[in-house]
Parts: sequence; structure tokens; C-alpha cells
Amino acid sequence: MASDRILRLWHYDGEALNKRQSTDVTGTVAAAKRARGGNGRVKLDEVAKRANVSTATVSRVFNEPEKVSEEVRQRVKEAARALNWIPNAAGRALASRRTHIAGAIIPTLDNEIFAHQVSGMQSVLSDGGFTLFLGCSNYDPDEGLRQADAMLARGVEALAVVGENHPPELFESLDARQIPYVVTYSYSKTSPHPCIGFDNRAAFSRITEHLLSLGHRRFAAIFQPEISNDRVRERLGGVSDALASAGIRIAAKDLLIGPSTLEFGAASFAQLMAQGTKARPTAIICGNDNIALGALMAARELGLDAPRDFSITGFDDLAISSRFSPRLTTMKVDNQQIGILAASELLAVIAGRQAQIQSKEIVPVLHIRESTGAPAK
Amino acid sequence: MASDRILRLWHYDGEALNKRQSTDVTGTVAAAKRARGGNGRVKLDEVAKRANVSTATVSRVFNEPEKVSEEVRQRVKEAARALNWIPNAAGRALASRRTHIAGAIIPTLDNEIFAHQVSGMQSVLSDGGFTLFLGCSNYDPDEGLRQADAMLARGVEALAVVGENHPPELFESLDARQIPYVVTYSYSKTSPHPCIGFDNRAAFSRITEHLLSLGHRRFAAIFQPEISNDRVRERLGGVSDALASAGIRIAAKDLLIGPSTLEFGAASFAQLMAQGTKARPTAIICGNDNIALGALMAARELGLDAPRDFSITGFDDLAISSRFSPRLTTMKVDNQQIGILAASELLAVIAGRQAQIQSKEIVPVLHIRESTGAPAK
DNA sequence: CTGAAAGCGCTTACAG
DNA sequence: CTGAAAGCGCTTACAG
Repeated sequence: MASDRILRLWHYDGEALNKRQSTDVTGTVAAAKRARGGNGRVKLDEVAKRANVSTATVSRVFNEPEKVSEEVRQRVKEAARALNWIPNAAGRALASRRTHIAGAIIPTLDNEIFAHQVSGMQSVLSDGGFTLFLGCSNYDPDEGLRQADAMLARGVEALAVVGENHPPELFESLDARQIPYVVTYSYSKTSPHPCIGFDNRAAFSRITEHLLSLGHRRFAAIFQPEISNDRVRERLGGVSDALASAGIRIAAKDLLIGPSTLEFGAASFAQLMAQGTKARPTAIICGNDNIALGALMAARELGLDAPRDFSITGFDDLAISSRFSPRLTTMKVDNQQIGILAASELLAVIAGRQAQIQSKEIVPVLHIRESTGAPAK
Repeated sequence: MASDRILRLWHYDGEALNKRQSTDVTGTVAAAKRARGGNGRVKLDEVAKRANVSTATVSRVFNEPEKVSEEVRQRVKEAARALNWIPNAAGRALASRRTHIAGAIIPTLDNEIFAHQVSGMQSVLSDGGFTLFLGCSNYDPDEGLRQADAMLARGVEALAVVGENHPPELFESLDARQIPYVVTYSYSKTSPHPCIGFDNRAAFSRITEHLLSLGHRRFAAIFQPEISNDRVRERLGGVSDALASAGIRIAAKDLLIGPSTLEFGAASFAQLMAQGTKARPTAIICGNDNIALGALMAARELGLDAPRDFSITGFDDLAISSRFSPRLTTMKVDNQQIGILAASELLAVIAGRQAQIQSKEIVPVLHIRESTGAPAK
């Protein structure tokens, strides 16, 4: 078997030999071979022996130090340091039924949005003595479920998932095991799940209203696919809501759905502008900054400029968006803050300071910049 | 204690009650309270009972299926499925001294470079039955060491770290515990560590030679800090090497070091161009695409254009770089491939198929685009 | 091919 | 405040 080699390496390393000498007077190679054989790491009971206390006391020094006298505490810490002891997480987890692991499932690591959320979570979790398992679903709910199952097997004590679009089994498993979880990034009052994020629908209504107030009446939208992405569905809904109030709707030919790439943004823009000046939209609402930036690049190649020839909006406020020419009108969400809040809530529930996760709404900020203006007369 | 609440929840959940009924005839609430109390999850021995086999057999069905007869195998799988059993990772880890966890320590998640590497690693590891612990050092070696220690406590079986710039204790711990590891992203023949990546020095020599061959003689460089970043140090070295061969060096005033942001790129460019036309550099070598893009944005605002007024290069080939105007001359590294190779090597060593990690050099590709040309006469 | 039983390295009621 | 001992949920020599 493949794993035998690894075990053998450990079996014969220096630590293991030392240990054998000090605890097994009759120790011979044969005897050692018959024994189960540890992994060569220093164990808690060696610390206990060196400090002249029981294993229970060593454990308490690190888990409930207030229950141990100052003097003994020092002696044990000293011994642990001298032996360079690192507690074995599997042993701890098995005995305490606590793993101190949390999980997060995000769609992708490929943009700064979720990276910021993860970094916020990680800082809070690490302060709370937790480690983070990270899974990327690549926008595939089934893959997300697989990742979640793997995390459950590893005994995560809490889970954060981006968005609500996950197979029901995911939430059922979580509920069945009483694992606290939180939906991040999106927020809705009517969600059956605790969520920390913003209202995608309201945000896109707000963007649309900004364009309506500038006088735009012919709208187009370039969006990422809404299949298995509740956030996108909500965003499109928000656009429709606001337009409906003004008695407007987007024609099928002016609603373009495709991958969230610069290329798709560019190609879509070219397609929209291929229509006659009278027919083509004056305002283009993009599902995110990436698509909008792609459109702006195509515009430059076509000799078109915003806001002179058209207005355009994004969403995310990427670092480059406020620096681009024209500076992009977009909305910013504090994703790091979402991560921080999500992790804090999860830790509070795990620690029993709170009975359940408190949903929180984050309000995105609209940054009105050069890419939007009144339509040409 | 905070954790009591959690345990109590588990103690009284449905699964636990069922289990008690079926295994403890004299069971009363009092008896249950005296017992240690499981965590409510279905255990392997319940699967064994239902399938009428020993626990050893159940274990074998999932770990060494070839050792179990077809018939028994089916019965056990059936029972496991019916009970919805998920093996407890801590139990497995403790008994087998295998955690099936690997770790990766990267500087940041905030750009697509390392995200691609992580995604490459994750796909290979997941196919090999491994889960990934991810740690971000934020370019702080001490933070990286802390993360590595936390991972060792969790029993990672292998570790990938970006770059060689880590405290020696990190590599010492790894060696002491015989944990296979690999340095990723950078590669050098003389490294004491196995590495999978590219030669930063050679890459930047190549970029510099491209500019020299176009006829440039006055050079500037805008770089991220080289403190605790061996990759940056190598890159600057590569520039110097190539320039030295042509008898050229960069004046102190033309070597600008600062944060890897669009803003720093923009500010640095403005500063360089503030010099008189005769004195200022005609070629600007940037430490990465982000800095170069910032410089190009500043150029636009100053009414300067590449390659007419200056030439500029980046590194990374971000998605936006080939779409920007002017399209950026830069080098591309297949980071996903680095991740895939690193994970494959680590798994091969863990599985004993290989005695040690094989270093591999990846060759970056130079993309010559619009941002570089011959200097103005 | 299968089972009985020891053991992995910790924590935690329980007793003092 | 401290210790003896059981137990967490698995795997794995060993024996048949």
C-alpha cells in the first residue's frame, strides 16, 4: 500500500526512538514492530510526565487555564515549550467533538469580490482560534454541494455560503446536523435563511432610477447568466421594477446574456451599437464592472464615448473602475465587511453567546462618475 | 462554558435518541446523562450492525474495497447509504494517522495570479481525496509562519508555499516532521528547496532585452517592494543583468519602489515624465501589469501615448491587459498549471509513488503588443 | 475474505 | 485545584 511508506518514515524517526527508550525498558526492534506505532510527534502525555502532572492537567492548562494553579500552569507550559509539543488536532477533535474548523463556499476566487469576503472571514476566524476550509463551486450548485459534504465529513462547525442558490439538500444537511450557517453577499427580508449581504434587486433599481432621472428612455442590459444564480435574477428584477414604474421595458434584442468577461461585454456593446442611431439604447446597464469595462473598451475602438454617445453602469467598483477613462459609474459593496460580520455571527452562535445568526443588511454605495450623463438630444 | 450549549443540542437530537433506544435497553434519561454522549451523527458501528458485519469490514469496504467480497461490499454500501453515514474525519485521522489535508500558503487572494494557482491545486487534490487548507500571508513572512504552524497542528500531509522568502523555522518544521513541501511560483536551479515555477530573473532579462533590441537606452523601473519578496528581488536583478550587458544602468531617480497599485503606477509615471524630454526615460519596466496599467492611465491624462512617447511593459498578462488601449506588452505565466503540477507532485510523494518532489521549470511567454516600440528619434 | 480487540492522542465527567 | 480512567469514532495488525 502506498500509505505504508509514509507511516514507516514516521515510525523510525528520531522522536519515536527516543520515546521508546524512555518508556519501554524492554524495547527491542521486534517489540517496536509489534506495537501500533505513533506518528513520531511529541504527545501530551510526554508533556505531563515532564511536568509531573496528569494528562488532565496538561489539557486544562491549554483549554481551561483558570482551573489550574498559577504554579502548575507555568510548569506545564514550560514543559510543552521544551518538548515543542503541538496538540494533535484529530485527538482533540475526537475527544471534545470540536474541530475549530469553519467552511466557506464561494463561486470563484477569480475576482477581488469574494477574495475580500474571504479575507474578512479569515481574520475574524483566526482570532477566534478557527481555521477556514475554502471551497469554490465555479458557479455550479452541485459542485457546491459536493464541497459542502466534504466539509461536513471534516466536521466543520459552521458554514458560510454565497447566495441562496444551492440544492435544498445542502441546507437540509446543515439543519439536520445543527450546523450554524449563513448566506452571504445577497440579502432579502423574505429569505428562509439567515443572510448577511445586500439587496441585489434594490441596488439595481437604484442604478436604473439614476439613469431614468438623467432622462434616458431607451435601455439595454448586458448580464451574466441568471441560471443557478439568484443574485443575477434579482438584479435583472430590480432593473425591470424601476423601468416598469416609468412604463418602460427592455426589448428582447437589447437584453444580452453571456459570460462575465471583458470579451462578452465588448461584443455585446458592438452588437447593440450596430443598430441605427434612432433605435439603439442610450443607457446600458451592465451586470458588473467587468462587463462594463469590456463595453467601454469596445466603445473606444468604435470611436464612441460615454456619456456623449451613451451612458453605461457597472457593479462592484473594482479598483480599476474609478481610474478608467471614462471613470465608471458603479456601486460598491464592502465585501470585507460582509466577511467580517458573517464570521463574527457564526462564532457567536458556536460559542453560545447567541441562539441564532442575526441577518444583516449591507447598503451598497452608488458612485456616480463620468460614464453616465444625460442622453444626446 | 460556551461549548456546553452546542454539545447539549447534539446530545438531545433525534439521531442520538434513536441510537440510545436501539443499543441501550436499560436506557433512561439519567443513564444517558451519565454517558459521555456522542455527537448525534451516525457511526460506523451502526453501519456494521445493520450490514451484519464487523466494524473492520465496514472500514475495509471504503478504504481497501479489493479485500472484501463483492457480496459483502454491496451489503455494507447499502447500509451506509440507508443510514446516510459520513465517516468522522477525526476518528479516521486518529486511527490511520492520515488526515488527507494539504495546505497552501499564498501572499494574497486579491489578484487572479494566485487564485489560478489555488484553483489548479484544488482540482488535483480533490480528485486525490484531499482537502485544501488555504492561508494568506499578506506578504508578511511571520504571518506565513503562523499559518504554517496552524496547519501543522491540523496535521496537513503536504504544504505548498509561494516563494522562498520564509523564516527558516518554516522549512525546519517541515523537514523535522517529514512533511513534503514545494516552493511554487519562483524557480531557481540553485534553490535548496524543490520548486515549481519560473525563473523571475531570466524573465525580466528577457523583457529588458526586448526593449534594448528596439533601441531603448534610457530606462526606468516601477516596482513593488523587494523587502521580504524574493521574486521582486530577482526581477530587478534580471533587469540589471540585461542592462549591464549593454553597459547601461538605471539612475536612482528612475527606480521607483512602492505598493503594487494602479495609483502608485500612475503617480510614478507622472513623476518620471515630469523630467525634461531629453532626460526622461524612453522605456519603463514595471514589476507587474497592475502597476503598468496605472502608468498607462496616467499617461492618457497627461496626453502621452505609447509607443509614440514612451514604451512600457508589465508582467502577468491580466485579462484586461490584452484588451487595454494600448494593448500591453507583458509576460504570461500559466499559474493554473503551476498549481496542478505542485499538487500532483505532492500527492505522488505522499502516496509513495515518488521519493521526493521533482522541481519543474515553467517558461513564461512574452507577449509583444502595442505598448512597446522603437523610441522617438 | 472476515472478525475481535487494541490503539490512535486527546478531553472530560467524576471523585476527591 | 488535581488525577484516574473512560471514551471520542475510526483503522489495522493479528489470527483464523
